[in-house]
Amino acid sequence: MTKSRVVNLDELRSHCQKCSLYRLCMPMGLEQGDLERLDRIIHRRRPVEKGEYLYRIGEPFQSVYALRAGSIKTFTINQEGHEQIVGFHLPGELLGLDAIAGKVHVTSARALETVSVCELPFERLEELSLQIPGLQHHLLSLMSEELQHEHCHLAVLARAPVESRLASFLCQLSDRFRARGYSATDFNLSMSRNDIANLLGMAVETISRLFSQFQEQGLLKVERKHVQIRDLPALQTLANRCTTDVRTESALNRQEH
Amino acid sequence: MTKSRVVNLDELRSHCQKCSLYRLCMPMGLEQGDLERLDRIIHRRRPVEKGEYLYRIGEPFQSVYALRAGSIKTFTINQEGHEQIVGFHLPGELLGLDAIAGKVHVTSARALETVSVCELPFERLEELSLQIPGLQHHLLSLMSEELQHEHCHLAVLARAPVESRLASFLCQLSDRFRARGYSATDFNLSMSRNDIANLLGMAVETISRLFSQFQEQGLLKVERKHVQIRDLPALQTLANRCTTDVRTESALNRQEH
DNA sequence: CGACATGTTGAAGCGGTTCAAGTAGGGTGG
DNA sequence: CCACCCTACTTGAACCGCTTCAACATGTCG
Repeated sequence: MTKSRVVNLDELRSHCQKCSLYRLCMPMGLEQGDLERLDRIIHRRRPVEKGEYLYRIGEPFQSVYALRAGSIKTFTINQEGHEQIVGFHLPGELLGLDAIAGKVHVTSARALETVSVCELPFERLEELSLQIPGLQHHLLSLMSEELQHEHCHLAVLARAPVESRLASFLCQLSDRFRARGYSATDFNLSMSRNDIANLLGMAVETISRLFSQFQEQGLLKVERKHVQIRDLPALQTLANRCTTDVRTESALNRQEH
Repeated sequence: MTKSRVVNLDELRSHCQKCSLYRLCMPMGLEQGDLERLDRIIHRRRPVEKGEYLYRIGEPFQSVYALRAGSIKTFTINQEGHEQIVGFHLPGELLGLDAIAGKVHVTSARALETVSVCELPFERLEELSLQIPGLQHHLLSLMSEELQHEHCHLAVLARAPVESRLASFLCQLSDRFRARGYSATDFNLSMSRNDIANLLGMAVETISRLFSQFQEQGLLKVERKHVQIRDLPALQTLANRCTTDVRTESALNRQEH
């Protein structure tokens, strides 16, 4: 049957050794044996459909998830029930690390489009990290990178005017796409205007207006979900990012190996 | 000489086994031997005076620091040179973890008052973490907690009106003081109004007005640096924090051992 | 095709900043 | 010890950036 053939193909592609993302999501310089041990603890789950949850706030924390394809938003919920997006996630990123401390998920993760993920049971990952020094360091590095990134996001929310916020968001996306080998100036937004507005702490209408404005200024070409950056340097200047905004820098370095 | 006697007293108190903060900054359930090994890699540095830097953006990352006494602010700097505070730190907290990924400090840490710290050379800490399972888990937990906390801060900056921001800040301080055995309703602010405003993404004038307003409403008594919370529940309601704002919860749990 | 979510654009309103002026501490030097 | 200065803080009034409200356009999915 077609179905099983598809699954088999997936299986083939899915092993860490063959995975085109292993540079992003897993440590460089692991020996073949280590990579196999890592590979063995990983569950490849069925794809998660758009709108479905990978995990929800309050659920017991069992695993972290490596995103293989698609994109995901993670968000918290305040006492009034308002959803606050804390990040969008692209292939090669590890999700759920913020739940280690409390053993309970503190954010929900929802698919923005159909995604495939690798599930890494955290206890086994921790055990493995004791045996593979590079792995422990990699986990710590990933969390450290996330912290850095949140600092920058925080700086944007605290001070930046709306133009800078959106510019900053677009530049960052651009960087992240480039780091993954995609075009840095031509991409599709998998998230809604509403989600962007939410992440950046502004009203949807403002996002809409800014897209129009940026287009008039010749910075972008926007058509629905599709964005083409026409003047990246100008956009970067507008962004006025914090000097160390480099979620992607280390990813880029990693790719150069 | 008096001086050397003081130093000796400090020495006595400073070992992890005797340190009143070890529950906050270090993992529970370490065996005596493990604790001693940990203790051996720690440098107790001379006190850092108010206004001095513990580390600065761009400096090579060598160590993380456990705060023993006093308080510290950490901040990033954007391209325009504007300082954005990302957090205030109290005794028992570990600083510098956000520099692991890039091997360079991405925030600066500046003393708000005279502080004493333990310096933990990170490479040695990592080695030790491979040998002491509880330590690896503890490091991951600490970073995870930090991530959680930043999510909540982010949610505050993205949406909350100014009253909620300040209320949220005060409630959080209150929690953290309680977790350390201090009064949850009666404390001194070691940071300036300016710093609070900066952290919360608002103008100093607004902070000032809110303190007056809260006082009129009978929520607080404020006199310069000293704050007395008179109606904590009301303040908590105002805060409308994200449902999982629990930097201190795990600390509290840890203390119950 | 209709119904509903998503996105766009315009106009009014307001929350919070900015500007301005004044007060109060805390430290320094005479 | 007091006069001085400088920084931190407070309070008032004007302004403005962004939100909110409203109406409409466009896609999308059953």
